[in-house]
Amino acid sequence: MDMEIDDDTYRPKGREEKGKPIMVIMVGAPGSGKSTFCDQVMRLSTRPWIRVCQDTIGNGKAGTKAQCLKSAANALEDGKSVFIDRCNLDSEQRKEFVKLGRPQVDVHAVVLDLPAKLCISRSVKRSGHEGNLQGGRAAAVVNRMLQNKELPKLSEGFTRIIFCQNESDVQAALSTYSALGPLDTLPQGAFGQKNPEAKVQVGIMKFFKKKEIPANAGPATNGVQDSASSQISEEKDLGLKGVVSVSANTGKELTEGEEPVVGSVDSDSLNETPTLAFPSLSTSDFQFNHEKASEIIVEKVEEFVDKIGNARLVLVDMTHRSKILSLVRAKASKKNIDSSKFFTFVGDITQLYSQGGLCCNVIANAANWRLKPGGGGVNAAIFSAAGPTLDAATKEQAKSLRPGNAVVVPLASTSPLFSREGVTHVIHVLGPNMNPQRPNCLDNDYITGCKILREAYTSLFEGFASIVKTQAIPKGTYQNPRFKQSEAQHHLESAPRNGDKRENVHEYDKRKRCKGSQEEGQTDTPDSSPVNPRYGKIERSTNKAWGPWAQSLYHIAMQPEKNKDSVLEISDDVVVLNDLYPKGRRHLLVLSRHEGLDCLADVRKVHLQLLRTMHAIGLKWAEKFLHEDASLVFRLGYHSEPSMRQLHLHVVSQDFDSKHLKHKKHWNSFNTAFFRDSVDVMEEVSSHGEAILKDDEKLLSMELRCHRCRSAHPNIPKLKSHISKCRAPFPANVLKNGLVCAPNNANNDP
DNA sequence: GTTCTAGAAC
DNA sequence: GTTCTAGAAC
Repeated sequence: MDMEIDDDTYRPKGREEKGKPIMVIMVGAPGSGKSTFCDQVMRLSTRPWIRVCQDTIGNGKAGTKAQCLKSAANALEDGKSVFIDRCNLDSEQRKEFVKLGRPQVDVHAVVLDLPAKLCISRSVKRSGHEGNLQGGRAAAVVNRMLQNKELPKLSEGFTRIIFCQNESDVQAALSTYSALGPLDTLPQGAFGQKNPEAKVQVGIMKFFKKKEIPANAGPATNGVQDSASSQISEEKDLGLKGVVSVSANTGKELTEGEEPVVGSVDSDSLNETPTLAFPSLSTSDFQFNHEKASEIIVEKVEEFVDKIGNARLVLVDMTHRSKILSLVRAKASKKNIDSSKFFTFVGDITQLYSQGGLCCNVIANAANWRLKPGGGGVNAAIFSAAGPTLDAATKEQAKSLRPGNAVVVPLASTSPLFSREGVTHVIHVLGPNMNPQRPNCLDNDYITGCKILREAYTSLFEGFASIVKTQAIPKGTYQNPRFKQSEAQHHLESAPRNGDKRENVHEYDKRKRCKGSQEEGQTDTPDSSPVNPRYGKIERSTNKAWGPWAQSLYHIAMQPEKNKDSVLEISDDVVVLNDLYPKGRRHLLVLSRHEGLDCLADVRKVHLQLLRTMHAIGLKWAEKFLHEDASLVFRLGYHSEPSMRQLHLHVVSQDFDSKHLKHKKHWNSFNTAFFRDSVDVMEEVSSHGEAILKDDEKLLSMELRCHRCRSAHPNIPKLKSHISKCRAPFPANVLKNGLVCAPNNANNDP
């Protein structure tokens, strides 16, 4: 208002006390270096600048666009030049600022159009950044912003636009603005845009291993662009190329090469889009023909890409020169495979997120048949990056792997791959081998080789699909393992679905195992025969966590021949053994051998026959014991929520005369509704398809009552003292549920 | 003082 | 699942 009016057209240049203010609208993602740019200019420039920063304008709270507009207007009125330090990535965001400046003020745009990866890595690393955009969210936010990025045009009202796509561009722009004296103006027009029409840049996500290069390296429009790539990925205008470092203190982050780092990224849930990153199988050390392998990869991807919902498959290779990547890209492109669901990526599979900004919850490992760390290539890298817990977790799942098979291994939350990269599962896969120096060489038999390679990808993708499926359980019944997870929970999440094929594998192994046990178990050593690859698991309804101590029954069920001392009977379906800590004079367990059937909650109608078998075998043993001691009374049933993994039927004598019965919980687990009588369970499963569970914690802490006369007792010793004498008849409901007694001991005690 | 329980650790 | 143990209950 107090400025001279209307005279600037004929005001002689240089006579002015005050120059004409400039408004520079910074355009760039978080981490692109906007604030640094402004600060540098303001430090060096003799012109009065104000930086209007949305990150800081709210004084701790999130700033608003309105605050920025007001602050900018005030500064301009004072004759100051203004930096609008916010992302301003689309014209809608810029419009009002442009309007604020024009026509009195020159409105410039400085576009920091830097590689997404660089922005992400800075945003993630930045601690205490003013915008508070830290950690894992940063990548998602930056990606989302860049996906909708709209580069500024002169037609929006800018008098000058400068595009910076690399270090030297930024340096040049910095010097230009830093050198601006109060009276200077800059030429109008758009500068520095390498390819104004570029709507689609390199399509395939690429990522080069981080390299340090001199800060003054030339512009990196080296354009090693892949012709096939843009057809495959349809990422939006990520005009992101080049070597970049904006400020001296970030100069170490220089990265070389073209960098369309993250392309088809889901809009607002990047971190939660299930993604499998997998290396090309067998084409490296196993010397499988690349042409044939790429054919199979694309064929299998095409087959699975529709079966995995919104999940993504990403073929990863260390080098962009990889022949397999370009073969696959070309073939995928021909087949019009949905590029948002399948693409290739150049990078280190153990650092996809931290170095490449690509979130993958599952990575595949080209494993060796022994499932051992070491060797070389991907296997060594993954085991090394995952830390020792992967080896341990792998051992728990399988001891070896046959070509064509895969095994899903949940990662411990302590593994760096989990905490740093967000990987929840590693799927070990073994492909066919054509290298005479390696085991199981197929000697150029590509008929078998292709078959096995197809099987390997099928196993891998099925394993991934099973994880996707399990992790898609609605909220409330399941916690996303990325955010909250115990190591034990992983066990369950890894349970893959039954596939027809897998079922066969499982059946085969099962027969073999049983045969082995009948023949004194000499056949089934871990290294001489393939271990059941854990694919026969059923989909379960519970997500109970099983600690390491809860696995012993499971191990016995899987390999009863190794536990001969404790095992009384082995059949195809069950193992019978004495409870290690019997709660009565007789207490045995009829253990199901059905893999994946961990507890009563997992039981469905298909298991009815198994339940009947278990009951019959339990009865048989109870009767045997009754022959030895006719005073015994047995009850057969299941715990609603067992502590030990693997479905087991308790056959327990009702004297409860045992030093191992020590706690309230012990008593109540056999003498409240928590104990589900076998006959009831079979009835419920038969009529409702599942058993009724009474797994309320309260049941286990209920007052102690005699199971016969229902009298209450203050503590375990008193209760035990009572039950040793009580001869009251059993309550009707217990009797009805089928207590097993000797004929002369029916219902009542003699 | 002893007995018993409940929760943590394994 | 058990073992261990602090501390509550008696």
